[in-house]
Amino acid sequence: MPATIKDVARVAGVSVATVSRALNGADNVLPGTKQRILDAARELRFSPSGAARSLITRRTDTIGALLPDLHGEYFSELIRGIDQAARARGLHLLVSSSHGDADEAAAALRAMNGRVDGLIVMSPHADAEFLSHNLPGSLPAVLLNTEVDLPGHPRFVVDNFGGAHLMTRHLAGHGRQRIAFISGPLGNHEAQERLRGYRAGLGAGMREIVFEGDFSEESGLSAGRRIALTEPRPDAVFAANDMMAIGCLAALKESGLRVPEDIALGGFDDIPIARYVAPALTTIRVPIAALGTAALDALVKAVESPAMPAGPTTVIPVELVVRRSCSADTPHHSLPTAPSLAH
Amino acid sequence: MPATIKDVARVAGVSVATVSRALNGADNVLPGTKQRILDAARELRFSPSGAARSLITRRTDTIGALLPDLHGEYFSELIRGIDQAARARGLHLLVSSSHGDADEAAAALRAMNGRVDGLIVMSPHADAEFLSHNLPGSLPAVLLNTEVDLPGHPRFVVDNFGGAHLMTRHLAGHGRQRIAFISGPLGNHEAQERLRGYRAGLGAGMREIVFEGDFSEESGLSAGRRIALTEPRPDAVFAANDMMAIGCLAALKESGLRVPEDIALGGFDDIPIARYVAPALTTIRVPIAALGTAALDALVKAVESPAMPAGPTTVIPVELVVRRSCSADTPHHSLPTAPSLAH
DNA sequence: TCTAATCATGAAAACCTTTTCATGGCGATC
DNA sequence: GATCGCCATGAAAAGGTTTTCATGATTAGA
Repeated sequence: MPATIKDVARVAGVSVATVSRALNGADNVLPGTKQRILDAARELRFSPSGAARSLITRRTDTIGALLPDLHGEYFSELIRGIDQAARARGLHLLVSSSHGDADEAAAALRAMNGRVDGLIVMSPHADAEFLSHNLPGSLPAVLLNTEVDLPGHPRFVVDNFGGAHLMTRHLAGHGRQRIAFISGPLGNHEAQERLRGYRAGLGAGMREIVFEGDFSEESGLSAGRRIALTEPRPDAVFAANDMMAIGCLAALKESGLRVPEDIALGGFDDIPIARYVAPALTTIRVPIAALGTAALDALVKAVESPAMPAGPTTVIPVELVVRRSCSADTPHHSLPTAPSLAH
Repeated sequence: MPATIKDVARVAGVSVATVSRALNGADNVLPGTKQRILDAARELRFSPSGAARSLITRRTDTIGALLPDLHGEYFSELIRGIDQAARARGLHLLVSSSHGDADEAAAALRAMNGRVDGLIVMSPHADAEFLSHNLPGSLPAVLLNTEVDLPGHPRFVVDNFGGAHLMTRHLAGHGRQRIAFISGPLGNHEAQERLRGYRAGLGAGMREIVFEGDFSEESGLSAGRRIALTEPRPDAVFAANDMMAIGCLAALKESGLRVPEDIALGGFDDIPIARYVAPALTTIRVPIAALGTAALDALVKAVESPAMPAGPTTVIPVELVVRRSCSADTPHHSLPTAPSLAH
């Protein structure tokens, strides 16, 4: 049983109202009284109940983040960006992961009500119906990489199509003829966009070669093994994210193939690890942390002025980062080694 | 202004008590009434205020985690472990990072009061005085890798000394004579323990060569550059964590040194990235995610039975994982390539 | 010296939910 | 047909804080 404000009032010999004033820095309390209250509070190790406080205040100083997962470099970066912006504003972070389960995501969403001032939602299940049914009414929310644009909510989407298109064109532009693609889970909107970008980037006369993955390293490994056995063997692989590219890389090495000499490799996301694998991974850079920061900033704005008009969609641009896994000593061409900006 | 339970009661034509009962699955409400209430609730998009609910219930179904940082593979793994165990129990996660600032950590700690049922604290500043002053009284808490053992609180510590000792002995045991050490920030208790283990592991007649780092990749890079210029040049480097080892690796390569032929390299933590760098990193494996899971399990136990007697300290064992960065083709010996278990 | 104004403080309402206790209606039992 | 008991429901309290409004005292002004 922690001390309450009543205990402090009793010990200091004043009313709870005065205690509240003193502790919240109001200026209309006598210095002597204030000191007595501060002493009593410290002695009792009093700290106000967040629940009671936010019940009356209608502010929690907390924002909620619903993410598909908390695991891995991608989400680590995203959380980092969100946390950074939140800390700068003195906000707390209530995180929740849905792990692909729509019911769980719905439950998490409702549980957030009354515990957060606003919501950042990034969910592969976030179709219009799901969102409008489960988003607690009138709670400010920012949407991340969702398929739909819900009126009234700011939304940020990564240029998945543009990035995938860029990578595919890059590979094709350097002589790769048979470009395989390891896709993400097909129910996922981002995965679909990247697949679409790949298809659009293929040159005339090039056939699409698609292996389905699920964004995990293991699925990249398994796809890589199948690719190594495919006849005629692809001369390039474009994985829909870096984790799968890394898994694929391990499979290719395992098969004795040289990257990039025998087969080029491209990824997507530019997670921190990408530059450390051997050979370093050519990929599409997504400013993940910046995305988190931007989302939180937009959310705070929405919380502070609920009169925010429409929720405009911001497209986050991406760029091609050329590293060794598909450049340098390709059999056909030479490529610049410096990161080339694009888009 | 979200709908409250009163609105639902009005629409359904019953009292708030009945609404509460119906929504919480009590069995003593007529099926017809219940249906009317459920309909009204859905129509109004009602979800109960977490603040009000936990005020009366004295339960928040949330646990708080105070970590030094949210960034990087180490904490990502830790959070993953915590999240996994929390989800299994239907608990939410309120995370907070102190970023090395003790005042901020204290503020975060007090802000948790009334918003969480328990606390997982991992803080480099967590000395006895700090903890006993800032831990909200009577809030169950689990301590992670803290220097002190606070009575009544379960505590988990990684065997930092043992791991560092093991690695140093491993390097020395394979003929390395001049083993340099890149330390963590010296105010950090874990860093101190690893340093102590390194010293204890040095063979007779070996001199310690210590470079101070701060657990960041950059500090590893800078230390690596200095190491490459040191005369006589060390023939092994043991970095106090993997991120610094990776930074150091980049510096060594930059200087034209071959790893492990010219200089062996060892890390600590076994973060996921460690196996992907080239050469793959020999390191001390810390079961990070398991640590998070264990901490949460212990916390839940403490929350459920506050009568928990003393807070025993659990030491998390570590193991040596031998990979290419210090094995295989050393000039002096040959080593097994399979991970060897130890401890 | 008396009135007006300022200001520190206290009493009480409000926030939203759960839960205890009271009430009234109904069916069952004799 | 009357009494007892059960059960669905409602009224109200409780939980800890902030904030509004009232009150009393003290100080300044005339």
